[in-house]
Amino acid sequence: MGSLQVLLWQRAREPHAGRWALPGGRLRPTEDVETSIRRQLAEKVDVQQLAHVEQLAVFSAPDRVPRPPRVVATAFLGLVPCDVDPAVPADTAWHQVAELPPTAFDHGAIVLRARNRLRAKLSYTNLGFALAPRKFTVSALRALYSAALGYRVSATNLQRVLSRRGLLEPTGHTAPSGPSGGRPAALFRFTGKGLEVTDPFAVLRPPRAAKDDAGE
Amino acid sequence: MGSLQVLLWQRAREPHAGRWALPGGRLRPTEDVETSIRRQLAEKVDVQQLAHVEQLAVFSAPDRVPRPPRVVATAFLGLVPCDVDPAVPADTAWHQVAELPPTAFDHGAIVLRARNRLRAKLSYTNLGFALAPRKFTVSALRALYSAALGYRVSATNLQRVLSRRGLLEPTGHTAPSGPSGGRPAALFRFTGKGLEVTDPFAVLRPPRAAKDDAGE
DNA sequence: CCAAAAGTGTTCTGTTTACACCCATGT
DNA sequence: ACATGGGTGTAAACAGAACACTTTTGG
Repeated sequence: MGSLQVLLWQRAREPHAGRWALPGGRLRPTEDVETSIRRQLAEKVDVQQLAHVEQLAVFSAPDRVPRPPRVVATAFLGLVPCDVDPAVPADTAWHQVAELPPTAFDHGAIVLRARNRLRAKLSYTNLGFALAPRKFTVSALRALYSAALGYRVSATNLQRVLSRRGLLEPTGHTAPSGPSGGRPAALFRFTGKGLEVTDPFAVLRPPRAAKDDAGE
Repeated sequence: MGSLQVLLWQRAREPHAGRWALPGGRLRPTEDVETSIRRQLAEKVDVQQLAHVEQLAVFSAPDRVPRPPRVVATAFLGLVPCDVDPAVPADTAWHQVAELPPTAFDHGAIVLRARNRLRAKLSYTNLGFALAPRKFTVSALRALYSAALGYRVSATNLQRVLSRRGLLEPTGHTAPSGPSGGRPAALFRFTGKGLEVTDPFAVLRPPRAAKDDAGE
């Protein structure tokens, strides 16, 4: 079913005319980089409800853009719940991350990095909240995680793990069952809306826990 | 004993004259940001053997530097083995991360971020190799990890965890015992010299492992 | 009453911590 | 001998994966 997608914009002008590029633009004198990317997404592609934004890395190879002026880019990972569908312009479209069209500059590598970051954080943080709708069934959530991670995730254990960590909460409501019958699924929601690290240290934990501010 | 330290340089000129700042400088047209920071460290403070370098984040608040021109900085975490002692200039010195002097700009926040990143990566990667000398005893390694993490680490379990993961290797030699006796300690070394993620996913692993390139 | 989808109980396994105990050396 | 640090053995706690089983719906 679902697959991991990325919003790309088709370049009209050289260099790399016709290729697909990540949305973005110039940093203004009065804004920081995060404010800037949020502005560009809102203005240019109508993406207003970003559920999560984080810096990925700086891409700065001198020849990453084929001709002067030299451009240094700060790449971001931005996530939008799977049920929002912004009114994107004609030259902008969602693409499967697994089958990218020819990309401009180093944007293919950036998308790869973003995918890897997303995959890693899904497993040790509550980042799922940024991909899921407000209310969802466990099997819908399983589909999301499977698409993002690239392999089948067990609904049983997904629910168990997220519940134990206190990330998932039943709403009390249920979704109607499908045309072929089946038990109606309970609707859940994420308890938090901000990024939290839920599995901070795999090993070498402090002797008798005392949750330091292991931030980020 | 040991403590986590950071190399700072005392500013001579305004703005923020007298305060301590992270080493760094302008990006040149023909270099990328990592090349640039390596050059600056080698040229300005004689740090030539960086065991590990990685991007931290971009700091870009418009007013982070009090007067024009506006400066956007890419911050790095750079690690040096604890036994190297570069010939730093007179206005440059190591400072305890736990007791920073007044810092210039947002450099205090940057150091904090760096410390948190280091702490996290010590636990799920082999990053210890960047802090340790070529050969070391387990108790020396324990001291390093304790200093970096900020809490006592058990030598017993440290050795066990790192060994099981195949990161630690006995050299066959031993260190002489101290003045008050005690069994001589075996000398170990790290098997790898590049960053490896050793505990990639705490949960939601692929059904029957097949180590994807979960890079970074 | 059967199929389909959801949800729960239970077992198994691996990893990490905690802690007791044994080893080698100097005085 | 004994104190001092180094190293190993072992048990207990915990978390996650796997899978069988029960529950609730539609035809």
